[in-house]
Amino acid sequence: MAERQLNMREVARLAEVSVATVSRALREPDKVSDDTRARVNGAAAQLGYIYNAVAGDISTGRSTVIGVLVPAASNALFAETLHSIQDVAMAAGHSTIQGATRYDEAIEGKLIDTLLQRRVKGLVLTGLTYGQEARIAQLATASDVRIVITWEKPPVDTGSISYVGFDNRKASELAVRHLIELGHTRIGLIVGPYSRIARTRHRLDGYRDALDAAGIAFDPSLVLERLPEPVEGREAMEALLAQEEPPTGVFAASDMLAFGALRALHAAGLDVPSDVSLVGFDDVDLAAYTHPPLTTVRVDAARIGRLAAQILIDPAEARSRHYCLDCDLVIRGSTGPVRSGPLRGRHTEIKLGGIPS
Amino acid sequence: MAERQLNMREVARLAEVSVATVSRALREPDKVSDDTRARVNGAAAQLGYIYNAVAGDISTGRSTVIGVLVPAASNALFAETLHSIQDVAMAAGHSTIQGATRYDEAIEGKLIDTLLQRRVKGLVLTGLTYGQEARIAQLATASDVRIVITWEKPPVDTGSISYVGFDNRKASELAVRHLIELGHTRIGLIVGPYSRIARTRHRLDGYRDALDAAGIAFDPSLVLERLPEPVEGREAMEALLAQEEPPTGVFAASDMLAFGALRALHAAGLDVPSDVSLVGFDDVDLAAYTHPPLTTVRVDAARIGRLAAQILIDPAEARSRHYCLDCDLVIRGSTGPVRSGPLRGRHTEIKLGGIPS
DNA sequence: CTGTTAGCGCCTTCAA
DNA sequence: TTGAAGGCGCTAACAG
Repeated sequence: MAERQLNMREVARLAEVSVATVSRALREPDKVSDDTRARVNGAAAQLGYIYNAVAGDISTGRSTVIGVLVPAASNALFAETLHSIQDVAMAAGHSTIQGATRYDEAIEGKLIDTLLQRRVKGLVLTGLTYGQEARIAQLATASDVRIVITWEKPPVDTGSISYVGFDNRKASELAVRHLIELGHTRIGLIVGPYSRIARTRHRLDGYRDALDAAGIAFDPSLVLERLPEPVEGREAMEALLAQEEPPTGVFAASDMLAFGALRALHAAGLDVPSDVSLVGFDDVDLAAYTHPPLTTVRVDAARIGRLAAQILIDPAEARSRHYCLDCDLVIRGSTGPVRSGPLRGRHTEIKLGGIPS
Repeated sequence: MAERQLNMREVARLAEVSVATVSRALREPDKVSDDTRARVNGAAAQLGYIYNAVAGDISTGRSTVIGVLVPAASNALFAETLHSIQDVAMAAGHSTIQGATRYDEAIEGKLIDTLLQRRVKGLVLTGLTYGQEARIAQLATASDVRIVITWEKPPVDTGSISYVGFDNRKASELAVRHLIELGHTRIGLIVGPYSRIARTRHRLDGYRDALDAAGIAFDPSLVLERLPEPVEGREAMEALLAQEEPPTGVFAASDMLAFGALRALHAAGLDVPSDVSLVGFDDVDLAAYTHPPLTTVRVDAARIGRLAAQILIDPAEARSRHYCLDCDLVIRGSTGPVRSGPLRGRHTEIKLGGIPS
C-alpha cells in the first residue's frame, strides 16, 4: 500500500549499472550492449518500474504535452477533433491536456494560464474569444509555445500563428444560397456568439453575402444570436415562428442549434421541409439521424485535429503553417422548395431589390 | 522569438531576493513580508513570469494532474462527465489529461501507461475493459495512484478502489419493465459490448431480470451487441425488423444506439411509438430533442464527474469511497402501449411462461 | 559501451 | 523573515 513510486536508481541498483545507463537502455537501446539492455529491462520489469515522463521533460527542457481548448466537449463536433488530436499525440508519445472554455473569456483565460504553467509544448485553440486574441498573438511571438488556431481562418495577421481552418464566411454563404435557390426569400439565421468569437461572426457575414447577392433585404429581426446548444436552438426557432411573418427557411449555424430548431418545428406541428426548410452546420454524426435527416455544411473535424496535432508535434514543422480546408454542403431531407401556399394562415411576402442596411 | 521561458531565478534577481523567497511569496504569501511580496509580485509581473507547475510537482513529489479515461469523447454523455471533472480540478489548481479508449483493450492499456508515466495523482476510469481489471486492482493497492471507477458499481471486491456509479442492472430492468407494463412481450435489446465491459453486461442482466419477473421467455435472437454509435443502432434495428417476428418494443441501452434505431424505424415507415416503442439509456442532452422525444434512463453524468474528481483531489478523502447513485426513467414520447393489430402484416405472438435458457 | 559530474526549475529543511 | 544547501528523477556532456 502506498509504496513510494520507484525510480531509476533502484533499477540501476538491481541491474548493477549506473543510472545513466538505465536511462540509455530505456530510451536509446542501441547505445547499450545487448547484455546490459537485457539486465536493465529485466530489472525494470521485475520491479514494475514506470518511467517518469515528467522528470524526463523537465530534464531535457522539452515538453511532450500539448494543450487543447474547445468551447464545449459536449458538442460532438469538437469531440471528433479531440479524438484525432489524441491519436496523433499518442503515436508520438505525447499527452494532451484539455479544457472546455464554454465560450467564456474568463474561463478561457484561466485555462490558458493553467496550460502554460504546465509547460505545454503547444496550444490548439478553438473558438478563441476576442478578448484573448492579443495575448495569444504575443505568446506566439514572445515565447516558444506553438499555437494553432482551428476551425477558422483568422482574418488578419497570422504571421507567427498557425491555423487549420476553412472559410466560415464562404461556407455559410453556401448554406444560405442553397435555401435561396430553393426559392426561399425570408430566411432566418440562428447563430453562435458572434459578438465574442470571430468564427461565428464570419458565419453572419456569409449569410449577408448570400442575401446581398440575391438582392434580398437584410432583416435584423431574423437573426438570433444563441449559444450552440439544443435548448437555445429550440427557443430561437420558437421566437422566429412567433413573428408576424415567420421565415420559410432557417439556417442554424451549428447542428446543435438545428437539432433544437427541429424540435420546435415538430412541436408546432410544422412539416420539414414542406413548411420550413432547415440547414445546419458541422455535419455532426447525428445530423444524418434526425427526422428528417439534416441538410448541413460538412467539415472534416478529424482532419482538422490531425493536422493541428502534427503542426505542434512535428519538429520539422517550421514556425507556422496555414491550412485552409474545403467544406461542402450535404443535402439531406430537411430542405426543399419553398411552398407557395400560406404558412399557418399568413402569406409570405416576397421582398426584392432591397439594399442591406 | 523563441526566448527561453524564464524561471524563478530571474525573478529573484530582479526582486533582489533569493529563489526560496520567490517561491514562498508565490505559494505561501503569508510567510513573507508585505514589502517582499510586493517586490516579488512586481518583478514577476514585469517579467511576465509563469510558474512552472511541472517542476513544482516533481520537487514536492506530489502531483496535480489527474487522468481520465472514457470510451469515447464523442458520446455526449461522457463529455458531461469530463466537463464537471474539469471544473472541480481547475478549481483546485489541477489539470486533467484525458484519453478515449474506444472500447479497445489495447488502446486502453497504452493510455493507462501514458498516464502513469505522466505521474498522475489518480485515474478516473469509465467502462474499464475486463482485460485491465487485474492490473488496475493491483495498481490500487501497490502504488499510491488513486483509482475511481465511474458509471458502474463494480460487482466484487472494491476494497481499495473507489467508485461512483449506479446499479446498471436495476436501471436496465427499470427500462424493460416499463415496456412490459405497456403490454410489450416481444422486446428487443440493443446493447453495448457486454462481452468486454462489465457495465454493459449488467444491462443485459437487467433485461433478463425484467423478462424473468414477467415470465417472458428469453430469446437470444432479440439481443444484439453493438458499439454505442448511431450507425450501429440503425443497423441493429434493421436486423431486428427483418426478423420473422419483429419486436414491438426495443430497449437500446445507450441513447446513441437509440438515435440510430429511431432512424431505422422512420426509414421503414414505422411510427414510434404506435408501431414500435423505443427506450434509450443515458438521457443525453439530445434525447429530449428527437422526434418523438426519447424515453430513456436518466443518469446524472455531471454529478458522477464531480464526485469522482473530488475523491481524487480532496486530501481528506480516505483510501476509498463508494457512491451508488440513483437513476430513474424519464418517460417521453417514444414509448406507448403495444398495439393490438399486426405489424407490417405479421402477427406478434405472445409467448408466456418460458424459462430463460 | 559505461560511469561521473552537472544541471533542469523548484521546494524544503536548517540556520541565521 | 530570509538565505544557503541539498534534493526530486532524469538527461547530457565528457571522460575513460
